[in-house]
Amino acid sequence: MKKKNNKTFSTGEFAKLLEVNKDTLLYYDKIDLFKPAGIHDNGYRYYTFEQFDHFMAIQSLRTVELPIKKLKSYFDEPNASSLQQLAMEQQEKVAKEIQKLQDIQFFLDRTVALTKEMEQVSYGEVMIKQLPAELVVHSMEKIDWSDSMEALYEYSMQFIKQLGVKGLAANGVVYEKDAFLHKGSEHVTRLFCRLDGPSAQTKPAGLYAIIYQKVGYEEIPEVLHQLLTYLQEEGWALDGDLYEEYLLHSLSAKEEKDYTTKISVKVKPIR
Amino acid sequence: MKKKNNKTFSTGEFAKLLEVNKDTLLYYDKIDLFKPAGIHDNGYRYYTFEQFDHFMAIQSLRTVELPIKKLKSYFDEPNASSLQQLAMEQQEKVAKEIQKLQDIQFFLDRTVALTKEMEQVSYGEVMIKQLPAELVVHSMEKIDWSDSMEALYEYSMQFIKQLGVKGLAANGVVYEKDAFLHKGSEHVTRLFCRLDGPSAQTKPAGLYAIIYQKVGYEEIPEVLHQLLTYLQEEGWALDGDLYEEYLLHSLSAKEEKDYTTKISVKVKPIR
DNA sequence: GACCCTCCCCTTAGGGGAGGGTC
DNA sequence: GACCCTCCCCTTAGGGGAGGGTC
Repeated sequence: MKKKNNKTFSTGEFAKLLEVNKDTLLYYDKIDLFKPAGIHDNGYRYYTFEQFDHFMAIQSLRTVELPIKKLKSYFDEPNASSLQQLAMEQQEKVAKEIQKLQDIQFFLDRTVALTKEMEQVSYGEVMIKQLPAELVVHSMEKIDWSDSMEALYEYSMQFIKQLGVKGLAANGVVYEKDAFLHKGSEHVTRLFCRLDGPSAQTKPAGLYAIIYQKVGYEEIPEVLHQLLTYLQEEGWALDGDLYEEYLLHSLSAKEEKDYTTKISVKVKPIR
Repeated sequence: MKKKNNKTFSTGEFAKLLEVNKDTLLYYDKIDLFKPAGIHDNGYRYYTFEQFDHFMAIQSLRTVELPIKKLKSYFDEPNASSLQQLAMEQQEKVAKEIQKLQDIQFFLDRTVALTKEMEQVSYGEVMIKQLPAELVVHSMEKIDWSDSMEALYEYSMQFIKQLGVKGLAANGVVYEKDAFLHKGSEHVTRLFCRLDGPSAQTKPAGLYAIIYQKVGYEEIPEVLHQLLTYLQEEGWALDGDLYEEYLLHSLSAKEEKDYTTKISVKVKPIR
């Protein structure tokens, strides 16, 4: 590529050549990032061909989302090794950003899946269904229902925050099977979330009894009771922990009574 | 999870429970996104447990980078199908954003690789080296050197812009072998960029003669000449097109004379 | 002394006028 | 009439004081 040419450009002309908005040139002038080659007596700026490459360099690094302040100090003394450092720092930032967006995408995917699931639900009806295995994360500590409200809320905040964005969509509580059969619904529960990850465990594939219902939290025990009665009558025994999952509760409804709750438990026929 | 409790929280207390900055609550109040349950006679805001879920819902959707304006209209009437639509729109945006960041990452990776390459270079020395195959994109039209400067600049702008972010790092011009041998360096050149993509072609693996030099554009022909003389003297013949690559030119140096140019061409011994 | 309140200013990277002169 | 100039206001989502009242 050749150079040398004494043609000068007005702000508008140069902006057109560079395919940028004129305002960008004015702004870069103002903040001293990229100034015109000179100013005519009438106050008009002029730019030259020699400035083309420099502007392109600035634009390249802007495209890569380097902040203007960094560019200003970098272009005081541009060289390969500073550039390398700049690029490596940016690599890290971008990598983190991509990770964050992928977690967001996970949440969005799940949200869409759950809203689709909710579209096809018959509320209040027990279904027996084959479900695939799934990964779930359980909270470490059991929930102590005698704790104060504040402590309970804080505990669930803690659990969800630690899972990050991905944990926001599908979570609820698990009742451990044995404890549940012996002591009733109030005891030995943990929080859980449908999620992969280092601490995840497998919820096995198999036949599950499932019921969906729109009720406030107070009435969930009745739904549990309905499910258990049905299972007894139809000759099914519990074969695993009981999952009480809150489907986009406050995300998809204003009032508690409209929250959709899904209860599911692995079952086997009593023979 | 249970509810019902008449405890109220001051702004600071509620912020602590939610693990957010107090300013956020003040701001959400001001913009009518999330308001306190009430205000005491002394002007102090108070919040209640019942508001916890709603705030968490807002926070979840904020985490997912939905803009506040969308949340305001969504929470006027939250329901599964609007939520689904919101989520699907956001999925698209996020997917695009991820794609963009991956392109940026490509540029950054290449920038780091090139700066590393530049660290180890001996300028002005011809090397014969085995190189792996690589994908390159050539410009469609040949460069017409009789065009005006403006047209030439615009043409290269066009080529690079069309490649997107990824095209910003490694590009230059190719001289087609046959035309080069017959007509000299000024003719039948195209722009090229090291890049995969739909229109990419393979630059074959093999033995290449390579020379790096820091010179202004005007002096590049001399470097070419130096390379060709060397090849003649040492008994090598050209075996492919000649690549003149501009290594981070205006990105890594202020003055044209400090730009690093790399010339490489596939060669074979004359036997 | 710790906490709450209401202004008010600040941040990024430009985009979009208004009002007035210049080619 | 098209183009250039210099103010000046606007956008997002809060963060950070200052100055003054309240528990």
